[in-house]
Amino acid sequence: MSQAAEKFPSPAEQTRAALVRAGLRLFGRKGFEGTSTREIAALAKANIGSIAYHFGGKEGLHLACADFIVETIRSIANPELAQAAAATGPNDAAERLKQSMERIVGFFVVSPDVGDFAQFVLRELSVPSPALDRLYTGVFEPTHRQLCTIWEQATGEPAESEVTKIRIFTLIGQVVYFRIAREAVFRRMGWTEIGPAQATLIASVASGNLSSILASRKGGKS
Amino acid sequence: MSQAAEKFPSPAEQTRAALVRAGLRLFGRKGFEGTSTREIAALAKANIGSIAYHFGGKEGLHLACADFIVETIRSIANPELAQAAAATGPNDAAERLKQSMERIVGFFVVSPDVGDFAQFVLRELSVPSPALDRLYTGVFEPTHRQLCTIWEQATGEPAESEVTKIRIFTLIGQVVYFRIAREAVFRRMGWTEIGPAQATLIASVASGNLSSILASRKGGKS
DNA sequence: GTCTATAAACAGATAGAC
DNA sequence: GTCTATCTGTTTATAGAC
Repeated sequence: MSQAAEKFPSPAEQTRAALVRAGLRLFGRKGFEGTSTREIAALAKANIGSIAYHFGGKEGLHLACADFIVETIRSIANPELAQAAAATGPNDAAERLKQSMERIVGFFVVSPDVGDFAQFVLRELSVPSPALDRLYTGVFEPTHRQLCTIWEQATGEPAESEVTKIRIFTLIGQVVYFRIAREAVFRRMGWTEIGPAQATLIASVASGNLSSILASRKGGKS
Repeated sequence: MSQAAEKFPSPAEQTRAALVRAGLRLFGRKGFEGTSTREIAALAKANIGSIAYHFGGKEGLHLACADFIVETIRSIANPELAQAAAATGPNDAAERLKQSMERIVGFFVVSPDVGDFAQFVLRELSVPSPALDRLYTGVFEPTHRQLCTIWEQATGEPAESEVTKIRIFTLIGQVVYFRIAREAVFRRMGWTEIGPAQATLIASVASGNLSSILASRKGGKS
């Protein structure tokens, strides 16, 4: 949209950024329809008219939030993607799978403001809107594809086969569920937050599952 | 609330039931705030005033929807709970775990109108409201507890330990994720629905994961 | 660019006829 | 019990002053 440069943000860009961050949080927590533009403007310390001015309306801001997520994740993930491209042995690949799991736990499950991203994405999944298209092609698809590729390197099973794609979904799901069912987890575990300590526990269990699944492929089957 | 008997529904009970089913669907799909009472009344072919009359207002209907889910699941699950109570050998327990997984796939993932239940529950999880309390104590907690118990029978690991509880969450998550990320699954798999054929596939992958995890406990570790 | 005032649509709740 | 009409508040979007 605007200039790519963000060296020193103009006051207008500051307003835009504040509105996006506020929208991200409120849309994620209360849904698109559950959030009023007045709330967003208040949280961003901007006036109500500014959202129509900068984004053309509530929906425009919603899309801008999705784009912000895609760009942020891209800028984080790109370096890692390059590293992952290098083909390696099965053991290295297995290790990279584990690391990916742990990163997903860190990103999706632990609470800080990155949690707003996760919440927003999950809500888009449950109420598909035009914003989901951008999230899917920008984040979901490439991530899933990459994991499928690493899986092939680790097990020899074809990356784009139906079972591999499903397998990767199960691996992601076992971890992401702790964000989704967060409230139920709190009550059942007696936790009041999911901080680093809890994340470590979750990651170790998920990692153990993954090891078991990989192990049965090496020694056991066929 | 009303008479427990439901032998032949009075016209009033029919209206109540229609409102609950409409509320269940719309609250699940569009959220509490995203759903207007006018929509609900229209879908239920009732008039707007009836929801205030029968439930005291929009929130009352929301709670009634949660209660309906709890009662329905109870009536289905109670017979199975009795069966599960009977202690058996590790192999039987492992088999029962697999069956539970498959039942969860059938319930949560496959599309028919039971899907409204799943959608409603998931939405409650992401936007906790008083209705979540009833769902948690009525459905979530007992189910998770039961699975933990079976896990102990299968592996000898204590049911109420921290890792066992987390382990069961990962097992549930890997399956439930197919409902949550349904839209992404569709696109990535090239599916247009999750019917019996797709559910079988998912269940077999999840079941395979479970087998691997159990196997590494029998032969491998410590 | 920012902010205020206002318009037009829509929300949930209610009163009262039937 | 059902249904209609209406009240009161809130929503998004916009027009125009600064």
